[in-house]
Amino acid sequence: MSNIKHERRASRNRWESAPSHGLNDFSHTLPIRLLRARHAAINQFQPIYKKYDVTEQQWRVLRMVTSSTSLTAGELSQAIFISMPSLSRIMNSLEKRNLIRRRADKDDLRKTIVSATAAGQTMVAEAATWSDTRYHDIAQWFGKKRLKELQILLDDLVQTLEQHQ
Amino acid sequence: MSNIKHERRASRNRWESAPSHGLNDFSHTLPIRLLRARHAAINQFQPIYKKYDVTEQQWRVLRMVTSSTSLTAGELSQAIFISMPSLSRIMNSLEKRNLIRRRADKDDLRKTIVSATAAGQTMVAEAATWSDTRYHDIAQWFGKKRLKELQILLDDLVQTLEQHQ
DNA sequence: TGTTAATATTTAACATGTTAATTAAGTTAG
DNA sequence: CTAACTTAATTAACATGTTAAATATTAACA
Repeated sequence: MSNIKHERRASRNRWESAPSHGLNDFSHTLPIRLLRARHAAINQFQPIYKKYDVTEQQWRVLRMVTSSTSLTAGELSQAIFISMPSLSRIMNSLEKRNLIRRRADKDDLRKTIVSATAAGQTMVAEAATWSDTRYHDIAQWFGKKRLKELQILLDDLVQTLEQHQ
Repeated sequence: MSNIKHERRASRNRWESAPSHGLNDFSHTLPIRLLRARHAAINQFQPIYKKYDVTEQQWRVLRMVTSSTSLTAGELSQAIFISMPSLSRIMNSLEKRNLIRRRADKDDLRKTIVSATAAGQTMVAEAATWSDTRYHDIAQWFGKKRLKELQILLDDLVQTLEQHQ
């Protein structure tokens, strides 16, 4: 009862029941795990980003815009999870490169309708095959069933956390 | 054979077998799902960030530094998955606020050893109880078993993707 | 020993994330 | 009709993410 010193960390097993990875347990919280996983996933597509000189976010915009016929900036923002301020800047740069185009919605001039130019569509179409192959590879490596499982867990987690305020 | 027009999207079911969420399938790729999940998770701890006027990243640094006795900047960077350039700036700001301290490693002057000041330790200790409770809540809401499952899938995904280049 | 290569951190430049303020257009109530 | 409220997008300010270059120190080795 005397050699307790100052016990700094009040609790172990926060997210997991054992450290088991060598490093301190805090380095394996769920947010950090999600961050790592996202990095690893995105990393698989780096060749595309480099080839077309775009960022991952710019690519997300291009993919979404080319796979939809008509989309407002707000809808785009929600779909690909990029905030309106960021999206605004990204659209500026993509518009300068003539990959997308913006025009006002005739029924509601507050809304901006975003579309891909022919150049933008060509670029994405070119990469589509390679990208699809890689997506397929990942599913194979990891297992389609487990990937599906992971997707469901992620969606459920979001739903759970959003329900609780 | 004549009304095919230009079939833009070469493939459906990339990550999942059915859209099933209303939006276009591209809005539910794994990277976007991971991003959403991370946001939702972090969002649960916003009260702490606001209370202490720190960003999520600054908090990660503080948590990690206070839960370790001795840590170099590089180790810290790897543990909490913040790049050295970002960490460098974050440490500047935390040092100015007298929450952490940096000193050179006597055995290798290239290395910087990071530690928490008394003020930094007090701040984290204050929040620890609240934080731990919230962590526990999340595990309860989502289910401890499923959370564990999710963690394992995430770790395995990272491992799988890192193995394949 | 002295020159070269490798390592740890920082700095620079630019893109994005985030919050708050601004602008413009639509909606509603008096 | 118009003043007050709401919504969509942009802008501003500052923090972080990312890549490449710079700096300082250590390791390797001829």
